[in-house]
Amino acid sequence: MILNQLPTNIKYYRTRNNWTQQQLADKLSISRSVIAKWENGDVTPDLHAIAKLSIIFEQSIDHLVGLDSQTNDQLSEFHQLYQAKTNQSQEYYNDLVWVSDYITKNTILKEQIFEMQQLPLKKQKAIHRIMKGIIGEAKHL
Amino acid sequence: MILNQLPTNIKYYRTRNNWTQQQLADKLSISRSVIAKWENGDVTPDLHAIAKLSIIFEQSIDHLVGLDSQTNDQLSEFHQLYQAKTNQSQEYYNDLVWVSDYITKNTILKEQIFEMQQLPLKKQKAIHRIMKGIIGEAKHL
DNA sequence: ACTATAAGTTCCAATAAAGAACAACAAATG
DNA sequence: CATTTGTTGTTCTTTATTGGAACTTATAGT
Repeated sequence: MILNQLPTNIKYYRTRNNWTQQQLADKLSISRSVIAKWENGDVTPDLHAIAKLSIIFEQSIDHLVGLDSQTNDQLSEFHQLYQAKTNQSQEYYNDLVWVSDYITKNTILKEQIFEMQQLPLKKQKAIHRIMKGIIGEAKHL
Repeated sequence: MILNQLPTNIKYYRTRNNWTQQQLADKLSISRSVIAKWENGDVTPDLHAIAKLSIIFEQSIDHLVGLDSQTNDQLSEFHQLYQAKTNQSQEYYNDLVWVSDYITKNTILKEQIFEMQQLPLKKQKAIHRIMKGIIGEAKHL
């Protein structure tokens, strides 16, 4: 795995914005010498720093570290599978939105789910079955 | 800057592939306890590890850390709602994230909540009370 | 050549992560 | 049930890596 594109990119996007190391350091609230070490590959920035750089430079993290085309090549081989998983992921976040919406309005339910989560799996499933029955009943009341 | 999506995602994609922590650790050639600490947010994986995860999970780094536009778009709605509803901060936010996560992984529960959502408020509250009783019982079984 | 600005380097303190060993927990087995 | 297995969480120690300050070097403008 080669990540040596990152130092180059940091320097590239910094100079592209006509910023000195000091100016970039100020934006990140760190010392200038660290920037120098990043750009020379002496030190690898941690995830938080990289995320900030991604936002400041308006470039994806994958592009900054030079893994986007590489990963795309690797992923193309598994395109079908990848596609399926992406859809699943999409569904996941759709769920997240409406479930969050509902839960936000139901503090009690949130607490109950919290407690439920801490129960053994067996008990959780039992509760699910019971709930199914209860909700089924409630629908026809 | 919120990067607390990473631990959740690591665990999510690992379990999604039906891998144990040990199996994932083997793929990365590291010790298992590190995986546990990543998933619990005790430790942040360095860039090389994240890049490997990105390839293994076939997900962009930006997505894994929860900083891609897709994730942000989906979550912004949720975030606005959260901002509007409460001024308690991080803790509540985290609650919603993991509760959503939990529900999404439990298809049965998700469907039940979906149905519950469509019931009259009165019936919903009744169900909540019943659930409270059931969960309380289950805890002391 | 001199000065000022910017960038590279060295050293050290502080921080963070990795691994091993142990503990906790639920699931499976008999 | 009791026991064993499999999986995950936690603690402790060692190791390594990073970040910052200060110093050195290089470059540009006068």
